Amino acid sequence: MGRRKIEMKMVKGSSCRQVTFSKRRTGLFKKANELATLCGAEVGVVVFSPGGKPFSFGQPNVESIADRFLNQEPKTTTTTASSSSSRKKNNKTMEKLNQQLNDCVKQLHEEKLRGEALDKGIAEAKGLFFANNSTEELGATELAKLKAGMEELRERVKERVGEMEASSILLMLSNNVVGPPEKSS
Amino acid sequence: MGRRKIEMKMVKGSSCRQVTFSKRRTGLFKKANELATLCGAEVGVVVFSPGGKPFSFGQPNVESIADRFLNQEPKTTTTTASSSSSRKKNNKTMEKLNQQLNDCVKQLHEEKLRGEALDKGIAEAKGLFFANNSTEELGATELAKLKAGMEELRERVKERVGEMEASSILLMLSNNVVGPPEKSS
DNA sequence: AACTATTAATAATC
DNA sequence: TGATTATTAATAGTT
Repeated sequence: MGRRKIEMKMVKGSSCRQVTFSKRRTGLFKKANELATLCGAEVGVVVFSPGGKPFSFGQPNVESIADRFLNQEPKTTTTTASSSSSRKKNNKTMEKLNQQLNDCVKQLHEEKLRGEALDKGIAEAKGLFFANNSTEELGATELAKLKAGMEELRERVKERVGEMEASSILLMLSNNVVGPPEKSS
Repeated sequence: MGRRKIEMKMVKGSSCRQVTFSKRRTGLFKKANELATLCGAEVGVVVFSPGGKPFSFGQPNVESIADRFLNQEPKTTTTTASSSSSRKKNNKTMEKLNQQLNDCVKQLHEEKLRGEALDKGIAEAKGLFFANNSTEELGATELAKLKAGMEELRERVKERVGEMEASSILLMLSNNVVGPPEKSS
């Protein structure tokens, strides 16, 4: 959500990285606060900067959250029917497993969506490319258009570099080749 | 950032609140992950739902972050997993959960590999395509080669229709255009 | 540090 | 319940 889409890789340049860190840390804490406020949840966030400096946000306070999480003592019984004292730890483990499973399923779904998007883009590009079945009939005019198209293409795509570019490339290439019909042969 | 601006007050209606909690918890964890990735920071987030259910995100893991924050010192503790004999039913459930988790992790890994392969192919194709910086110098000879290349391309690719085609297309196209250097203008 | 052009998150809706 | 869409909010690059 900025002037450009950025890759999810370590930001190069410690200066830029520091700026990004500050901005995003602020944003993260704001989100945490909103979650706590809107939903009445207890939220704790701890961040260590690349330099090792600690930052924290907590509702009501980080220590209690962290402590509660680490000690894993269920003080508020939830919808679990009955529990003996020796099973609390077990239940906790199961909760964690469930949580991990949920997270994994969610991630898997997202990955599948991403893969499908890539497939779709590629398929679309292929379709456009091969929709032009008149390769054999390409005359000098069409070739000239293709040349111009490639030049324009390079300029345009230099600006934005994203995952879907391959399809854009083929799309534009196709458009330029098929393009406005002119007489050939 | 939705259809409307919302007040920063506790959401009324436990149902709506639950939905908001889920969505925003997901969003918060995503932001935390991005901060960690982009800035190389260590981030730990713990959320207790209004119902008391714990959720957590950690890079590299919540425990170490929380522990480090509380103790303000690096500390390595070994967790002992002990088992008593009166938990067979629970164990079975846990086994199932574990199995599901393993399957999911495996699938996720495969999906990620697939996505990465697609990314790689597209990136490679882009690189090859734009490595040809001499578009402006394309002469009649090169254009003829391009034409021939496209024809050959169509023939070849008609046989094999796979995911990696887009990159092949661009690769071959690039090769045919750049090809063996001949004199031009 | 403040400012936009854009992207990303998400409230309401389907 | 999960997917989609219209809008708002976060923020990347700029000044």
